[in-house]
Amino acid sequence: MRIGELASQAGVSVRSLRYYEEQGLLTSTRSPSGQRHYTDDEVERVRLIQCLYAAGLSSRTIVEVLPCVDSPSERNSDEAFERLLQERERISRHIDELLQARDALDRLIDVNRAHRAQLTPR
Amino acid sequence: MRIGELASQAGVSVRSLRYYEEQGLLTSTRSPSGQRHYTDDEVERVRLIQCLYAAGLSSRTIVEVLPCVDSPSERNSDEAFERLLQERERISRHIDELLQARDALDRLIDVNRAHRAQLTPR
DNA sequence: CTAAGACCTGACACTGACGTCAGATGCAAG
DNA sequence: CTTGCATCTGACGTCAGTGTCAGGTCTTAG
Repeated sequence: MRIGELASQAGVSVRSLRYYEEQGLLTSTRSPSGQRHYTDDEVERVRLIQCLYAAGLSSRTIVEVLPCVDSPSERNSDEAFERLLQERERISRHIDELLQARDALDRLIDVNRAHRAQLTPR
Repeated sequence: MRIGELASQAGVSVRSLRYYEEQGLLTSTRSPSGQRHYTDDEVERVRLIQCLYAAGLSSRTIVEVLPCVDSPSERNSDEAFERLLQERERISRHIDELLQARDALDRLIDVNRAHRAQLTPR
């Protein structure tokens, strides 16, 4: 499949896919004329990448953990595995932050609702 | 209290405080010589702002919801209140994303642990 | 064959919350 | 008074993922 097809299947822009390749997150085979071709598997890979981006990992960090995706059996992915654990913790901390923020907003919402109830009693 | 004191108490940089003021998130009284002075309350306000930033709100968005913090009884904060609800939802969705990403990492971690156990049986 | 649309590389633009530097002024202690 | 640190304004730098444009090539339907 060509890049436009992959983009639409994975729900990202063509620009992003080229960027991922540039960053070493994605590889492609090239047709004689230089066009990128992908296998169906790449759709899932792109989705995973998107998921990690959404979780706040940078390209650099994703590159670092990819060995755990591509060759989990390699002994040389110790660093990658360590990184994986770190990122898991970071995400957990981030979730806690978001929960705190949501609580703060909930308190604000309650206070405001109370005031509103007073203003328009009916 | 002056800006350096507020910065250290709230755990942010002086630069950030000036930026918050520039964005309309924070106000200060000025001494005759032009130096900013703050009340103790501002510490909490800055912490709230930080919390909202951490939750992914932009300066612009924080400005929009601030009426709910400063004058929850004003009827004219309808837009602000609406925004507050929107952001709460956005945060909830973001939490879901992070949970999904964490699950994905957990699966990766499991797979890698399994491989590792095989490689070094002892 | 030809026109339209997909694709290529390369490059610049953008956004936003700061860091950082420069040059000037304020202020408290010795 | 002076030394040194805090503060002031203004401005430019940064980073990262992506949008977008330009100018050219490829592919495919008619």
